[in-house]
Amino acid sequence: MGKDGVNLEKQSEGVVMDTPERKQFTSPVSKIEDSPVFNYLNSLSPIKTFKSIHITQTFNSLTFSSPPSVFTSPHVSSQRDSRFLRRHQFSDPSKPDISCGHGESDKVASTEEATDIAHNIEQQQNFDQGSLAGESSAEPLYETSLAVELPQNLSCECVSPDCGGTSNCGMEIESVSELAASSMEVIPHAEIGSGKELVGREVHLEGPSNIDANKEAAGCDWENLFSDEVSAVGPDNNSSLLEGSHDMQEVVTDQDIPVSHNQSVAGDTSEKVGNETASTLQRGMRRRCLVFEMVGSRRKRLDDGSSSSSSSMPLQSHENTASSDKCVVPLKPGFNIPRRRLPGIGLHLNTLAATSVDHKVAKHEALVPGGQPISVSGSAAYINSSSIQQMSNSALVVYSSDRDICPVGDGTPISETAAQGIGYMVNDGLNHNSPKKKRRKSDSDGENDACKRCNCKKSKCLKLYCECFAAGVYCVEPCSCQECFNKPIYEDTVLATRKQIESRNPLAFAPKVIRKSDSIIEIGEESSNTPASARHKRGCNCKKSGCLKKYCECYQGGVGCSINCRCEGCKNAFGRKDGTEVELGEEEEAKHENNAVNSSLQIITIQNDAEQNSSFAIPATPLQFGSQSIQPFSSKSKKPPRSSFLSIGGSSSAMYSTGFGKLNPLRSLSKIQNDQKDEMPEILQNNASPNSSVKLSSPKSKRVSPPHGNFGQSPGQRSSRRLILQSIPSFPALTPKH
DNA sequence: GAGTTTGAAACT
DNA sequence: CAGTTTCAAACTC
Repeated sequence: MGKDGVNLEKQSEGVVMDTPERKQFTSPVSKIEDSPVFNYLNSLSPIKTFKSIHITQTFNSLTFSSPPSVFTSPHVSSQRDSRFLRRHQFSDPSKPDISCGHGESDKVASTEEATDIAHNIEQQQNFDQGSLAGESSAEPLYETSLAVELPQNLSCECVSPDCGGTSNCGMEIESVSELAASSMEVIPHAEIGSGKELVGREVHLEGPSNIDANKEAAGCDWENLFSDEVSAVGPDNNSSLLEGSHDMQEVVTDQDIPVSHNQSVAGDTSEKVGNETASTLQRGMRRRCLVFEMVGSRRKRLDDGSSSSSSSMPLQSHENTASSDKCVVPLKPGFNIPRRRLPGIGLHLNTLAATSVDHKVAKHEALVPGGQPISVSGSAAYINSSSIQQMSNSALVVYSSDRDICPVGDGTPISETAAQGIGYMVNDGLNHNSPKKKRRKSDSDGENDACKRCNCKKSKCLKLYCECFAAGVYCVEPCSCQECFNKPIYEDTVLATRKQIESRNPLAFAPKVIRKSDSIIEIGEESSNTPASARHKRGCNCKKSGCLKKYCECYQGGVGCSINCRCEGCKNAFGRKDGTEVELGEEEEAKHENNAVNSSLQIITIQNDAEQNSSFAIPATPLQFGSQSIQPFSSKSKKPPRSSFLSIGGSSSAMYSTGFGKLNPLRSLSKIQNDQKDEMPEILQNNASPNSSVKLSSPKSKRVSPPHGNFGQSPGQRSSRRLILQSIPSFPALTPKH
């Protein structure tokens, strides 16, 4: 396994390293083999040319002129991989699980899928191209998003209970690698034109993913998990590798299928058709996995118990659900989606509301055909498969778009598809759900919130008063806002406003709730108990609500109050400021859990645990994950690490920053790693405020500064944990304009 | 659905 | 930094 992985990595690296060479790769296989690079790779890898050849082929097809950034590539690849995985998995259904049958079964499946997908393909292609094109402009964004996802997936897998064990993890990982492999193969054909970078990226991803996969995969059964393509991924196992490579070639030949997958992926937004849905679902699944991972831990309860975590969503019933489930556990033979959540990763749910909503929404919406709920950020994670897909896509887009977008136009294009898909589409769905109410959240139960809807009248939706804006998402139809400027059309204005706000408070868009890693949690802190040991980044200032109502951000976020809180008479059921825990009745608990769950969505945690994250990405991917490990809170850090958040959630710091700031999540991660200091800075740094580091604390930051911060400050504790604040990229923005 | 309460965000 | 105002969500009726 490891060998293979190594080989792949090396190869991939080589590819990445040498852009020019890539082109060479693109050239016929024979050339590739001959190429110095190839030789070099071969020398490095224990594996023999045979595989490399395959790989190279894939690369060839995939490779493009554009040299993807390292980080990006991984992301991209991841995404695609996921897609592929899904698809394959999905295909699986058509086929029953794929066992080992590699080439043949694959082919068959591919053919079938191809037929199914065929009609979709056009759309997808268009979609992909569009997205790609947009990406090209905004590529960074896209990449970032990808990066995020991947890491999540990776990390999630291990963590999530859903995974059920190693097998799952292995599954996902494998799937990832496979995906990468498959994606590579597939992509080239379909997307070649548009996404050169993608190819390269994918390759990268594969490398890392493969590695991890290899490690973990060893334990897992490839057969179950993967489709033929997976086998192709094979790098893990030597035998598998050989076969895999073989498969790869076949796949390549079959390009159609793979392509279809890709396309299908692209078409997520549009996709709703059964066939497509399936494909999309698969894709969505993966992304979801990525996205949702965050949520995971808590959700368990909510969802099913078993899969719940994995699903993060409530959505079980739907396709989505299925998908989600799949992610967790291969529900159907076909669906093997290995989803995994990374514990730490979540997207972000910046906005609490979103989270809660999403969460519920997902359920409801799942029902809804559209499944749109979702605000870009966190919500996406939950949403239906379809929605999820969209979401995921959108999310990706969004993030990337945000940052990348900044440039605006760029983002848009991408976003358009994505955005539309996500934001708008979602919105539509939302609309269906609740056309207008002011209280989206109120639903408390409500749940519709997948997306957030605001009711702003005076803020023009350009202030943090606006939940949509605060969450980094555009307002959608369901919103009852007046004079809304938080629309794609006003992207520039939105971005400018964001920057202003961020300049004041770098963490403004960061997720409000930050979750510590479980392990660490600890304790010491005030309310260690709080669900997930998450804390509100700034703490609340409640005086009359006793921190028992949603007026309290801590409560709303499902987290306990912390030292940072200035609340009076704190009775937060999730954890009092003083550290005392409150015991709730079952009912209350249920409520709280729900809340927590919702909030959890928002919360993003990164676990240091190398395990979870580590496995993956770490290595290569710059992604946050890497960063994950990073931040230990330093007691110093003025503020508790905030989340940076997430694009899907909007506010996340890091992520978020990436999104808006155009910062790459990766960067942020890297920075974080470097700095380790605080999560916040990262985001901030990235984005907006260079000063950023600065102010982790809120502008006013009364609360922030406390060294200990929520998370644990105790020195000892900290060390173990690292929080990561992922920001949600807020504005997906940049999405399409209406 | 209207009105009130609440606390964050914004402003001074 | 503190105090005040503005704002919109959360909540109540």
